[in-house]
Amino acid sequence: MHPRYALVTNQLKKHQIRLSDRRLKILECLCYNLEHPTVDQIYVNLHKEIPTLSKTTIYNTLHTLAELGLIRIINIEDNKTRYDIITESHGHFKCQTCGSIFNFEVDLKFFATDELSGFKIMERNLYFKGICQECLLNKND
Amino acid sequence: MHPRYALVTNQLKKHQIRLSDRRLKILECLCYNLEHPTVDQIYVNLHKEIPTLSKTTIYNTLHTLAELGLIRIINIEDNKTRYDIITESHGHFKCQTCGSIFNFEVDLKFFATDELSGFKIMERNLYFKGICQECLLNKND
DNA sequence: ATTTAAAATTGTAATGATTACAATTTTATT
DNA sequence: AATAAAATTGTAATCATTACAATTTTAAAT
Ligand SMILES: [Mn+2]
Ligand SMILES: [Mn+2]
Ligand SMILES: [Zn+2]
Ligand SMILES: [Zn+2]
Repeated sequence: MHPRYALVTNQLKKHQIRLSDRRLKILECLCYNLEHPTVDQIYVNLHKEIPTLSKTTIYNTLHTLAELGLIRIINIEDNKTRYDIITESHGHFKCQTCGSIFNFEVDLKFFATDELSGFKIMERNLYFKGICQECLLNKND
Repeated sequence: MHPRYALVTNQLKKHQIRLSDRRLKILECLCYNLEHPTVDQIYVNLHKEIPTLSKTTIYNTLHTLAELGLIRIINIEDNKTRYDIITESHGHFKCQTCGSIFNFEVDLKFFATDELSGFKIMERNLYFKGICQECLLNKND
């Protein structure tokens, strides 16, 4: 069993949220698709296995998980939201050529600045955009 | 005349983009509304003065400015895009209570990490969310 | 085992920001 | 004045997300 799966299901139990079939499948999808899937990508992924799955259920489940801080919402794109099972501090790089979103290590947990003294910081996101290594190499051929 | 207005109009001239009435008014709006306005907010702001202004024109103008790197696109929210006339490196804090978006100083220009070596970084954004000082004070009364 | 109420899921319709696009107007050039 | 290119407008289309009522599933109570 995936370690994050265990972690999240424990938290759900603790908050008395049922470990329904749908929720567990959506969670599994997030654990094994680390490419920051959209709702639609999750839907397509699960559709073969669960043809009756509704997109509304995916939205509901993701909202539930996000409210408990068990997943992270990624607004690096303007049109659609992406979801990340990794909640520990890290940065994101979006390639504007191939669309991939890469993780990179960066610890923002203790970032502080005078200008925000007196503010309660609850979420920190670092987003980069550009062209990934592979796409740069493909350009010169 | 606002210094950023001068700067941007010069750049537009340089790129042979006409300094039309609409474009200049939208630009002026961005210079004096530093609250990271949405398309709708710009529209409402200018509607009294220019009742015939079309939202499409606002979208077109903002796209033009963004393509030239003269304004910055802010995707801190999931549903709507915000625009920022300040293109120099700085971070954003969104208050989840009052909705305001604050700037804070942070220089990401020279941020580097091994994981992104070989990547071409073209945009860097640091977004925080939480509760602003004023909203925190209002809570305890 | 039945009954019952709460929770979860589904499907459809509504919302709302953004885009596409054709028609019209404005601007610069000849 | 004629012409072509650029800019603007308004409407319709797109598409992700949300609202919501109907249905199904689950857990607890009898
Ligand atoms: Mn990530
Ligand atoms: Mn700003
Ligand atoms: Zn790429
Ligand atoms: Zn506030």
